[in-house]
Amino acid sequence: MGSGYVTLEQVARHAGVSLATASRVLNGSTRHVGRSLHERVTASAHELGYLANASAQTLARNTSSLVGLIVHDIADPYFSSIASGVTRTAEDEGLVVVLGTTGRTPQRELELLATLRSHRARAVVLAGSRTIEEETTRRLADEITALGARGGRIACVSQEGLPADTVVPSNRDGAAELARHLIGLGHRRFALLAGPNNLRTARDRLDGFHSALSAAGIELDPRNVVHGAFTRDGGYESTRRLLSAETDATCLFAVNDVMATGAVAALRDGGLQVPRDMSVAGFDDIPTLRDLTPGLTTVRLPLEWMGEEAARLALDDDEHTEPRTVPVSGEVVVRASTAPPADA
Amino acid sequence: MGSGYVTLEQVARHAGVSLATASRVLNGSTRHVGRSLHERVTASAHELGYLANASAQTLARNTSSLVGLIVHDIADPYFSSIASGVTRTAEDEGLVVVLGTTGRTPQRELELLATLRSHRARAVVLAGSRTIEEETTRRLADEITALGARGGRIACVSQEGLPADTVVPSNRDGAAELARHLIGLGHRRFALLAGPNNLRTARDRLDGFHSALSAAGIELDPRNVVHGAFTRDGGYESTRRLLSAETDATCLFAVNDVMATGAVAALRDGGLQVPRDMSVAGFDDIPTLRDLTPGLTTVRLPLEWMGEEAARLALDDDEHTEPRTVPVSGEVVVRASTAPPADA
DNA sequence: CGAACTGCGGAAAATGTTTTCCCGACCTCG
DNA sequence: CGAGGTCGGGAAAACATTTTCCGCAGTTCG
Repeated sequence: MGSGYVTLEQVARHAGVSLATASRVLNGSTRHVGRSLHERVTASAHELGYLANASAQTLARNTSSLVGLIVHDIADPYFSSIASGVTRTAEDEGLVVVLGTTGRTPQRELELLATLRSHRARAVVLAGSRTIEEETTRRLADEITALGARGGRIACVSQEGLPADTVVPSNRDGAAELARHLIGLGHRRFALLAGPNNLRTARDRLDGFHSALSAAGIELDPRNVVHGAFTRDGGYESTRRLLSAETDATCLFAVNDVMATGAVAALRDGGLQVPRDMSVAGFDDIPTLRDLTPGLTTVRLPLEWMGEEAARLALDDDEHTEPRTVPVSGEVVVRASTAPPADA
Repeated sequence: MGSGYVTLEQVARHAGVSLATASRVLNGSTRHVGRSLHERVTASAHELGYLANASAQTLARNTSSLVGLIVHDIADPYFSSIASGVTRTAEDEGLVVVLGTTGRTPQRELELLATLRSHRARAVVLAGSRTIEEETTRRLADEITALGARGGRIACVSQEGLPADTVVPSNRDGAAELARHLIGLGHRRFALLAGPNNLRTARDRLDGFHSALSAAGIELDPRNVVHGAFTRDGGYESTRRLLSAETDATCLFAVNDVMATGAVAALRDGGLQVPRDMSVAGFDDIPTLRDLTPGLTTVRLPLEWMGEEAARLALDDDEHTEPRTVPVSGEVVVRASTAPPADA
């Protein structure tokens, strides 16, 4: 049947009760309704096939059941892992996730935030990694406070510095520890696939790696640091450039796993063997990439858990004046893509 | 300042015009508003920081800007590729995607559909693959007609048989063509990772493969057909079982790439080399898995495009009495994971 | 036995928009 | 100059709920 619109009023009339009573029965309320009326209402609702109008409820209650999730690219396994965690917590709470993708443009991120605000989203998880530009960060902070002025709460993954709760992976320390491991293997000449110049996550990992090198008294040849897109193809492309510049590096660190994947492909296409001719390491430990051959040495982040936790932060409505921070430590995972250098 | 709620009424009062005029200026309308008032309203709106309340608009217009997307598991690259396509079209149209995950339970799928209906979603893309059970299919069909009775349109990816537009990959033909290629390599004894018994996609691929074998006069040893989860670990597990049963197969077909990935890992852990000791083929050509070694022979589906197309079908509001079907052909991609059998 | 309280039901206001009427002003054409 | 038309503006109804307030009955307590 389902001929269209069954409203609460029709249900109330059919059951011979008032709108108020029907509302109290069918959607939660603090108040009790007598047994007989209660049954009459549920029976009518079922018979007519009543389904509450979510917009009307949102309007009347002035709070929705929507949780926003903003990522750069949902096809990127890094983000889809986080998304998986976010949806899990949200759905466990009976909420619905609205997904926005930025395509890595800060402008789009602001638009999405405004859209979510206009939908009265109860919470938002911002998983896109921030750029280092002042201007956009400032406008983002404005949007966030605007959203906070309504009931909406927001949580970020991976970027401190915004006025919001944040799940912060140890990009710096993880990369440093990875670097120490690689140094321990005997490597002294490193190449770095640094990703985009303005991405904070990329910068932090780079910094961490770099500082560990410095601490060990290792110089980094600037020609061995190459910037490019934060994607598989970006990694491939950057590695090609390294090779055509005849790099002297024995070990290559890509700031994330997907770039490292591209790097391995480029090395292979260039006739080099991993790890015999070049060791390769990444960051993230993307589940889908764990079956690569050789297995990628990387820094494991619990991505799904980070998504879950961010959603929890955003949903939990405790009072807290200061933005909270949940640190997440990365664990170095050693696999076959790294080995002592040939000349060691 | 964004101290909270700025309503259209406040804007109207601030600009000294009626609610109607303010509405016509700020949100589209067929009617024109005089130049001076127009400017006054936009100025006031900007000054006060007005942002329309989406629920109120949905309620008044009786149509929302939401597009539903239902998948089994957003962390699965198959679904995240499709999701990427869906979000792209939706966002191009200025719409917002709400994402629901079923965890592969049909019951949850129905719940999500009801939720989306209650939100007056303008369109829904159903990407989860259907089971073969009559009962759930029937109830799903009911939900779909209920949604259609409102303005909502729905489109499916991959499963014909529901009263909705569908993007249909050639699971059967693709698998058959793949089988013919493998037979051409000289294989005669095949093992099949069949996935879950009740999943239509899995069944169709299996059927296609099987029919090509039959056509070539090849018998399939039932002990070489093993069922398991539609996941990487399912593939791993199933392959272990094959190996411990001392399969005589020379070529293994997994009904999707993620299972094939698990299979390759299990073979390697079992001391077998791919393709020397066993050829392996999959289905889908998941982008993230293209860098596997050896490269996986598979059937390529344009997953992102399929998502885009499904969203287009669901959004396009032409009249059409019959459900439409968009066939998508898969292309066999030969890579290094398959080779002639050792005894050929 | 009356006053205060409690439990349950309904009327109606409130939520923030869109949209349908209606009305007045101006314009055009016969 | 008047009839008919268009154009721009506003009042108010509609949209589907929730929630506040009011009142009635029955109960309890002093």
